[in-house]
Amino acid sequence: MKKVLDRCEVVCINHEAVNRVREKMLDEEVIRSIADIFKALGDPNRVKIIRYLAQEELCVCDLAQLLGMSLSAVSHQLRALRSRRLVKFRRQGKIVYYSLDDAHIVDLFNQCLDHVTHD
Amino acid sequence: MKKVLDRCEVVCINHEAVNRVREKMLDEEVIRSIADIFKALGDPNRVKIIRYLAQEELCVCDLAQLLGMSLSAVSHQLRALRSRRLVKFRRQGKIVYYSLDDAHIVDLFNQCLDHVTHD
DNA sequence: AGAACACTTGAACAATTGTTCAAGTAATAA
DNA sequence: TTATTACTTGAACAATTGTTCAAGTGTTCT
Repeated sequence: MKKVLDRCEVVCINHEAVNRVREKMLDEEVIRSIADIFKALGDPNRVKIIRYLAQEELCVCDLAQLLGMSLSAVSHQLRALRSRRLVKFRRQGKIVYYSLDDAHIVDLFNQCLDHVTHD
Repeated sequence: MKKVLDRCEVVCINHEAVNRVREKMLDEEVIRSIADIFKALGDPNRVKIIRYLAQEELCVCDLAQLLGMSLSAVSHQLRALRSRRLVKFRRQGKIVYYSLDDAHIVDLFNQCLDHVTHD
């Protein structure tokens, strides 16, 4: 009878490396925040919204026209961006104008753009 | 009897603004690539993988240990990162070592980190 | 006050994603 | 050659996401 179990958990791990990199790991909450920002930007329609709003503020109706989406769908996407503090809005009469809440997002966007259009 | 329909499609749109921003929109494919990169980074486990690999190359087993995930789950996530060319691997005997494929990703990561830990 | 406009919201539903499980592959060891 | 190790892969399944639809705000106009 041979020993069974306790295989991979013990055998192949490089403990020094594991302990080394573990020390520099960020807090769980920071990791979640980072993933959350990236996730918010991880949809073509939201990428377009960011790109449009990077140029100038626009109302929901204009965005819907530009994106070829329903008002409702755009509003839902804006809500996602709003809750992550990526966009903000101001109301002027009946019209709601959205704009970027944070200039840093444009930097993040542009850096990704550089990467994609491989420099 | 009043006119019905053709409401929002015609009424509230600011045509000048729409045309202005539309001119500077990127190609559909570029948009998709950008969204795809962000989406790949939009998961806490993959964010951690990037963070770990930014320090040094690691085998799948070490990553599984660090993440508290099964080998299979880690392998699937690495596949997602691999297909986007965010990580690469080399095989040494039975062990497969993963590392970052592109230093730019670390810049993107760090910029997002700066944003999250609000500068 | 009532009607119209420019949205917002919640529920429902399809599509996508992440994990597990079982089976498969490539390399080394016995 | 067979067994073992270190993964990889495909199918299945639950959880999450994005859209639509219907109903609801808040503001202006009449």
